[in-house]
Amino acid sequence: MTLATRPGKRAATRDTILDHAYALARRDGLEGLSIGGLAGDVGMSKSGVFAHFGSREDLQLAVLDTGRQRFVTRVLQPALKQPRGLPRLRAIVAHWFEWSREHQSGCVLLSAVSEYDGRDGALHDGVVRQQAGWRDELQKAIAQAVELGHLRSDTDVAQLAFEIYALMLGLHHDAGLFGFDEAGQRTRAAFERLWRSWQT
Amino acid sequence: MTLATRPGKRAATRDTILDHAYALARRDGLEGLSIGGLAGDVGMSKSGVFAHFGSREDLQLAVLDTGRQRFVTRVLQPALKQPRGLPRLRAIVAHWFEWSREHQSGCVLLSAVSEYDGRDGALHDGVVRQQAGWRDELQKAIAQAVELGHLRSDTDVAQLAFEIYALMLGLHHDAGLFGFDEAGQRTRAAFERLWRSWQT
DNA sequence: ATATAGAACGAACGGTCGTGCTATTTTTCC
DNA sequence: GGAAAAATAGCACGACCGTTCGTTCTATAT
Repeated sequence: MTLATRPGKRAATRDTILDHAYALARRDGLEGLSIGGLAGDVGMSKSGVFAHFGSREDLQLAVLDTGRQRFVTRVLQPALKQPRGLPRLRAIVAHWFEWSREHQSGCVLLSAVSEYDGRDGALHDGVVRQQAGWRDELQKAIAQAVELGHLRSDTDVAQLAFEIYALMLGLHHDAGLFGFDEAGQRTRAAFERLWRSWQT
Repeated sequence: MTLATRPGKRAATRDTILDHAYALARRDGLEGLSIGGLAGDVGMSKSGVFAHFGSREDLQLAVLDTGRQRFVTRVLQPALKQPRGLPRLRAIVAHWFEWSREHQSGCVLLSAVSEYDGRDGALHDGVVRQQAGWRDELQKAIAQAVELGHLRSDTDVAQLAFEIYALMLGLHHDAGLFGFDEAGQRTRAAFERLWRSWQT
């Protein structure tokens, strides 16, 4: 029995396509993703690739969700194994840091923000929903650290989440332009100051 | 005699084209900029627009430089009228803040960073040079504030520049996705904490 | 052995892309 | 006012775009 028709083949091929698409979108963004180029990369025909998604927009949405899944798997899930509170929050930042190192040459999630933040449509909505969801997770972890007394009781949860996110944006920005090492050092130093000023 | 027929017409038309191109690039990025679409927006023929630049890449570079000029005019130059040191540094941030408010629906300079940070070529080089130049200006203003005793003498200049930039990235990010008002408040609060911890 | 369904292919569609080349119009200079 | 020069338009090109359609191939079910 060949692989060509066994059950699950469709999903497996789709995953393969999305794997290549994710890699291409890291370089060229979701707007730079073309079905012909993707098909060439995968080694399939344009129409073969197209049939898995039905439209370019649905492909882009699928790639965006692939990015979300990978981020959750690589950053959030491992941190959830740490005890609630500051340990978990610091684990989130640490894994996020690693994610950023691996994605210094391009992150689909972040480039999608700058591609779609000023537009309408399904991709804009998907990006906003995804970013809001991640901000919620971050705030949840911060709130637990406050409740457990790891952070000052007057901590502004949304404010701290904003500042953490800003530092990670700074890391990504500088790493992409000037190299990861120096950017990483600056980000670490900034986080130390940040923890010190909110910790109990 | 209209402006359209005296010598310098070429430069004037070029400026008009760049004005439209800058507006289009704010929405679609430099990669989303097309000569045909731009020509339609300006009310010229494709070839007429094309003749002013010679290639799409040169057009993109010209738009990028238009963005740089406008940023310098709107943010750096007015701040240079303030006295050296903390007043000038805070003026930079204040004008930058205003720039960010006006560009919440899309900033050519920032989207160019995420479009070209992982590629090779003239646009990548231009983006890096431009970002490095702005970081230098920022560090210059910080260093003066340190020399004048407005900031602690042990201030890490590059570190503070990084953190200021990160906050402005956070502002742009949140403003574009969730609205400027809340993002502006958070950014202001973060800057107050930042000044407090480095001020003498 | 035959029928059925799934998956991918290949060709073609109308459009738009960037880029040349050639007119034609407009502007400047004498 | 007429010649020279500059600026713009018009047209065509090959390439690629997303999408549609009919076909082919293969594995399973009957």
